[in-house]
Amino acid sequence: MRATIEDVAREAGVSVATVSRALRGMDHVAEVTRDRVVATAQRLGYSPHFGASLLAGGATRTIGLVAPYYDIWYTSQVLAGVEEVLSAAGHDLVIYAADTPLNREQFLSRAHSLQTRIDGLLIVDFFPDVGQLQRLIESGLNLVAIGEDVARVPSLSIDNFDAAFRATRHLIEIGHTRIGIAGGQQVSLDTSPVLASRIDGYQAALADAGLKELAEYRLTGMLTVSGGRQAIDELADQLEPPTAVFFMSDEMAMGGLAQARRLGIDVPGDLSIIGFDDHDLAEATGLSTMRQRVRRLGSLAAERMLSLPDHDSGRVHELMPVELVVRDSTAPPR
Amino acid sequence: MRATIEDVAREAGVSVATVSRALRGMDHVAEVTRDRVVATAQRLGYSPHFGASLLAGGATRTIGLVAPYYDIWYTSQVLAGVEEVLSAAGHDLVIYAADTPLNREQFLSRAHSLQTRIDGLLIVDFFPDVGQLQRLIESGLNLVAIGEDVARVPSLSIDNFDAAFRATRHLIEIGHTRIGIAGGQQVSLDTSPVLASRIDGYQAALADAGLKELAEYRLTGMLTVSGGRQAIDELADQLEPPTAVFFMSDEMAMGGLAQARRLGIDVPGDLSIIGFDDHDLAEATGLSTMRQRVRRLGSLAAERMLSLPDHDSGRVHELMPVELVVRDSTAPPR
DNA sequence: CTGAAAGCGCTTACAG
DNA sequence: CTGAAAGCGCTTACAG
Repeated sequence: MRATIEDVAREAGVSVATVSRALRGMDHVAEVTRDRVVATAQRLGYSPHFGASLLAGGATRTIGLVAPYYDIWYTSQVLAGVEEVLSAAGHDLVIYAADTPLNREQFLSRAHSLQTRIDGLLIVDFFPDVGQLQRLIESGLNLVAIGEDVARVPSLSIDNFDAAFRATRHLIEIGHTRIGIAGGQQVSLDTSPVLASRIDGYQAALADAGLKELAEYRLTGMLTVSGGRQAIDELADQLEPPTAVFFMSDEMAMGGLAQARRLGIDVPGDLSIIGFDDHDLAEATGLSTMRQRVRRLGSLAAERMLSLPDHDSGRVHELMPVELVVRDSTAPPR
Repeated sequence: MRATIEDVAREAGVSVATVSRALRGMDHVAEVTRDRVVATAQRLGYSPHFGASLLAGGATRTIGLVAPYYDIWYTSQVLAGVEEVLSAAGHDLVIYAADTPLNREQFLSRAHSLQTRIDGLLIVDFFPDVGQLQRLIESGLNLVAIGEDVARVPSLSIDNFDAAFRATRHLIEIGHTRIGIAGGQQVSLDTSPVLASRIDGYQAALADAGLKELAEYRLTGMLTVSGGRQAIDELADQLEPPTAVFFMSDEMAMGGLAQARRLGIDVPGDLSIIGFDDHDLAEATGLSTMRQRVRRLGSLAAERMLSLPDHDSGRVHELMPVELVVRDSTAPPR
C-alpha cells in the first residue's frame, strides 16, 4: 500500500497542507515541524503521487525530445548533452522518434496532448513545413530547435552554408580543382534544409574560385558508413574522378575512407577526403573535418529550454562555431 | 483555455462518463454516440489531462530506462531498439542517467517515487550490489535488465564468458601464444561483472590451451577510442609484447588499430586485433570481432517489459547469440 | 447503452 | 506558522 500525504499528515500530527509545504521546501514552515514531517515521510516511504500533483497544479519537470534516429552518433551526442543538463536541474527527459513521414504525422497529432505531460519540447532535425510548424506551435509547448533554424522558434545550430563553404575552400586552397560532395542523397529525409545549405556552401566556394561544378561530382549515398562506401564506388567508376571529396558527415567519410583503401585509392595521395562533425573516431582515423561541438549543442539547448518561458529569449537563433580541423586525409593533389 | 472532458460532454450532450468511455474505445457505447463524442472532442481540440487520468487510475504508458552513458555506441543501439518497440506499442520512454556513484545513489533514492510515473524500468549496465538491488526491487517497479544478469530480475544478455573464450580461442587457433587483453581497467565502473566475465573467459581459453597468462599482457585503458590508443602505447613499450590482443569493445579496438598504424605496427602482420560488438564501423575498418546484436537486445527487452507482469515470465535470464566475425585484423603470427 | 456520484491524492488561495 | 476546504480533471463501480 502506497503511503499518501494523508498518512503522513496523520502520523506527523499536522494537516496535509503543511505536509505539502514542508516537503516541497516552501517558506512559512517552522523548522521543527518540517523536520518532523520529513522524518515521518521518510519513515513511511512516502513520495507524492505524480498524477495527483500534476493535476493539482504542479509542473511535470519533464522535457521532451523528438529526433528522427537514436542510433547515430549525432543524436547520441545531442542526447548526452541534453541529459546532462536536465538531470542536473532535476528534470526528466522523454524521447520520441519521428523518422518516417508516418511517425512524424503521428507525433504531430499527439503534440497537443503532450501539453499536460511535458514542460517543453526539443526538436532535432524535424524540419517542419509551414503547416507542421503551425501545429507544433499550436500545441502550446515551449519549443527549442537543435541543429536547425525554425521560424518563430528559438534555436541552436551552426551555419551550415559557411561551414561547407570553408570545407570546400580548404580543398581549393591546397590546390584541388576537381572537388566532389557526398551525402546529398539522404533518402529518408526528403528535404533536409541542413544538407541543402551545405550544398549551397559548397557551390558558392566553387563559384568563388571560378571552378565549375560537375553534376557527376555530386555523389549519392546516405550519411552513413555504407553511404560512404557507395559514394566511393561511384567515384571509382568515373573517367576523370574528383581528387577531393567533401563528405557531409564523418561516419560517411569514414565509410569512404575504408572503401578507398579497399579499392587501392590512396588517401590523401589519390584522393583527399574531408568530413563533417569530428566524430569520436575522426582523430584516430586521421580524418580532416569540420568540427562541431554536438554535445555542447545539446546541453546549451537544454539550458535555453530551462530558462523558458521566464526569460523568453524572444525567438533567438544562436549559432555555434564550427572549426576546420586538418588532419591526414587532405593534402595537395599530385 | 484547454478543453476538459466536461466541455466535450456538454457540447456532445452526454455525460462525462460516456465521453471517457467513448474516447477510450470501451465497449457498451452506441456507435452514433461514439461518433458524436469523437467529433466533438476533435472539434474542441480535447485531449485528456495526463495527471488527471493517472490519478483516476490510468496507466502511465511510459517505460523508464537507466543507463550510465548515452554518448557511446552501445547505449545508442540499445536505445534505438527499445524506442522502436515502445513507440510501436504506443508507449513513451523516459531516460535516466546513472554514471557516477553519486548519480546512481540519487537515482536509487528516486526509484520508489517513479512508481507513479512509469510502468516499468529497463536497466542497462547498472550492476546493482545486493543492497542496491533490494532498493530497486522494493521500488515496486517492473524491472528488466539489459546486458547484465541480475538476480531475481528478468534479463536479456549475452554469455560474456563464452564470447571472450571464443575470441581468445580464435587467436590461439590461428597460432598465437602471446595474447593480451585490453579494457579491464574501466575506470568509472569500478566493478563490471560483464568485463570480469570476459576476463575469466580469456583466462580459461589460455589455460585450456596450456598457455600461461602474463600480467603485463593485461593492458589498461577504458573501452573507448582513447583507451585503445593507450593500450597500444603500453604494448609498444614492452620487450616481448603480445602478438595478438583481444579488445573488449570495438570502439577501443578501433582506437588501438589507429594507434598501431600510427606507430608503424602492422596489423595483422605484427599484431592481430579482435574486438567486441560489431560496431557500425567495424566492417569498414576490417576489424575482426565478436558480434552481438545490441539493437535487438534493446527491442527484445522492451518486448519483455511490455508483456510484464501479465505473462510474468518468472525471472528468466535469456541469452542472445554472439558470433565470431573474422575479418582482416586477425591473422597467424609471422 | 448511459448517467450521477464518489474518489483518486495532491496544491493553493483564504483565513486565522 | 498552520489548517479547512475547494478544486484540479479524470475513471470506475453502481444503478438504471
